[in-house]
Amino acid sequence: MRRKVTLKDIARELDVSISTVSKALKNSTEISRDTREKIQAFARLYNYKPNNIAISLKNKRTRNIGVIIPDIVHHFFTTVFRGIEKYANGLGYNVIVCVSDESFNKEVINMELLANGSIDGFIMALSAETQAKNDYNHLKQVTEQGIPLVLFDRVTEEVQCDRVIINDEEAAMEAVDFLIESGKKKIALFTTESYINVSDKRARGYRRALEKHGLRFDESLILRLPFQFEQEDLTRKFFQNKDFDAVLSVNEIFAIRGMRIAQKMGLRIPGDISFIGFTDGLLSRYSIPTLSSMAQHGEEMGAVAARLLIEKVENDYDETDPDSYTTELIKASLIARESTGPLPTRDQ
Amino acid sequence: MRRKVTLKDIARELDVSISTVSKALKNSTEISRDTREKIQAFARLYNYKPNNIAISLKNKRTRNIGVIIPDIVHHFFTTVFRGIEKYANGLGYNVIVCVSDESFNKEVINMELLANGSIDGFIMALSAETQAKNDYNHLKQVTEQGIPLVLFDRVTEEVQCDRVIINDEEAAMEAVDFLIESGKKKIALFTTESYINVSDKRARGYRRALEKHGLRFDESLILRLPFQFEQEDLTRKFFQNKDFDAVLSVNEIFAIRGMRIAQKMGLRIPGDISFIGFTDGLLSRYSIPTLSSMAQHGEEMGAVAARLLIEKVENDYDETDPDSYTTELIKASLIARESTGPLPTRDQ
DNA sequence: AATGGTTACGAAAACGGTTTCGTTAAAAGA
DNA sequence: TCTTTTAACGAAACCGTTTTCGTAACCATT
Repeated sequence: MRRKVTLKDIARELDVSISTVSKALKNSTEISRDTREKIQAFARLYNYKPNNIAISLKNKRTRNIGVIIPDIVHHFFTTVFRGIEKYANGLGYNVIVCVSDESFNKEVINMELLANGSIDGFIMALSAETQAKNDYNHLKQVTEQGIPLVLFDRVTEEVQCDRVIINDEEAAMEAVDFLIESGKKKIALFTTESYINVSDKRARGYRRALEKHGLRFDESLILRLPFQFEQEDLTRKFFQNKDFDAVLSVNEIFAIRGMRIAQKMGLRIPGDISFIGFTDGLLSRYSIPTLSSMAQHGEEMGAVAARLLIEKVENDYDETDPDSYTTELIKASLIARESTGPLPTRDQ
Repeated sequence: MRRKVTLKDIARELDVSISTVSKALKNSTEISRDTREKIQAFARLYNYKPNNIAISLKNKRTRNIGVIIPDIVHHFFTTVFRGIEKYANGLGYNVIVCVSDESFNKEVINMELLANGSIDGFIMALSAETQAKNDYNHLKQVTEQGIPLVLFDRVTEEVQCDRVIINDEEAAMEAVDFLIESGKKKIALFTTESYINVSDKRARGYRRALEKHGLRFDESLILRLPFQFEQEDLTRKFFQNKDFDAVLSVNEIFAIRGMRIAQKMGLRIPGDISFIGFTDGLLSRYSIPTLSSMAQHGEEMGAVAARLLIEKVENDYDETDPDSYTTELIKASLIARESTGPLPTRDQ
């Protein structure tokens, strides 16, 4: 094993001091051209590369960003992550990922671990459990230490930090508008069983859109589904007992599952029933029929989050001043596909 | 901003030396019970947490693992990543992810960056470009420095390291066997246009299975498709001009796209034509009909890779001895769904 | 009284860099 | 010739830990 060569090694070999080597490698004019060239040549020859850890310790800057997300096997988070990684990497930052698995404890543990010098800042989406507990002390601890934090998608107002969110409520309204304009009258909502911030906002948008159009909001047209396990019976019963001609789903999976069951029951999409989902992922693009969807532009979201974070990492700001923090809004956009009616143009 | 408290701070406040504080916090009996308790109480009060970077510098161990994958928005890599992250996190390791984007240069740059002290070892899947170039000097450089490396899925024999692979050839054979046993006679292969190690292995398995059953291998029944852009015409023409009653696809996407086009052309699945894909992802589970698939058990793969890596990181081994390295084989397993015929039991 | 053994702590080196502040010797100015 | 500048380099502090090696004070032996 050829061990890594250090400044000390070079200094010893060339019989100069460590400081001279350091300066020479940074092309300091303080060192004579002769010595500089000799040292640089030697360093190149032995493939000298400065030790990141030592530099981090000295500079108190790691060029690492901590990303904490509830789940990596989830198309939306994955696209956001790609946005973060691309942007950050472009500026020489690396990304450390921790998966909270929707668990409050894991979130806390991972944050505390990383906060002790491993990263320069955090980008995260809150776990479901954290949102349910409504406990943000771990976030506050971090921000109080002066570590910048950017929340995206699943956010809270309780912590002083930057935020990147989607116009969920308006997007849901837009989706319902679209359904109504295409002639649908009774629109159901598929949402999550457990409380999630964004589901809630989308549900509010759903309700507001109905009211705007003078349609009755009917609590019984809301189907609450569990995340992990398919519950076909639940959905099937809903289809059998309720009367509706369109579905807005707060995510992609519920919509796809719904379409499948509807088709099995002989319903035609979009003839008998239309579907619109949130989170425009692979499934929406490849389902049969293809699923109309509110695209959340995850990659853009990630890039914006990374930009906000690095901005804070690299510049001083007044932590106590609320004006130091911004909330950027990403606008979801409707991608109309087969599940809501004939397409004017060919499938995107 | 309440700055982080250091050993030095505590030492100054309590009027003892730094060494005493350090020892007291590790409960060393060298320090009197009195002093120990006083120091520990003080540390707890001020929420002292040791600085990870300083410890890394001292110990020459970061407890960070570098993961380099071609693409994060790809279900298979994502599941592998989850396996890695879970296992590693359980042992107190963090994971730094870099995405090579199938680019040789990015792979090299990211590796070199991380290799300078940021990580204790690498887990990676080679980029397409790297495999095409067949240039593995960046990997060799890393292993020669004594940094352990584990390759998974997209691997090479050119580098001394651990490997985790899938029995691609056998899996493809098994899939073809299954198709033949279900009565199919003329089986087409959908594969990638560009050279990818695993596509190649699967194609070999396809061919061997045909020969084993005494069926003619027909080069013209192989459809080579580009990755990024949908080329409906290409597939459509293939369906029109060729005669076949089953398709084995080296990935999920090609199979799904194929099913879609087949259905549009009025073909019935699996009546007229059966489909089996590789990479059992979301699409396979949710397509209509659901797609039979060779599951690659990504999460297990990730866990095994992490286990191999951490084993090497934490223990000495003889780098020059080929026997130090192992190749673990993950067996793909067939998940039969609707696209290959009626299911004996209900959909998993 | 001289020796040995504990106990409880501190000094200092080390990890691998960066940076400030000397210091020396030669060149330049008076 | 004496003083001042400047060029070229080194010593040492520092980042925050860990760990080895002293060492002072005290007690117990003989």
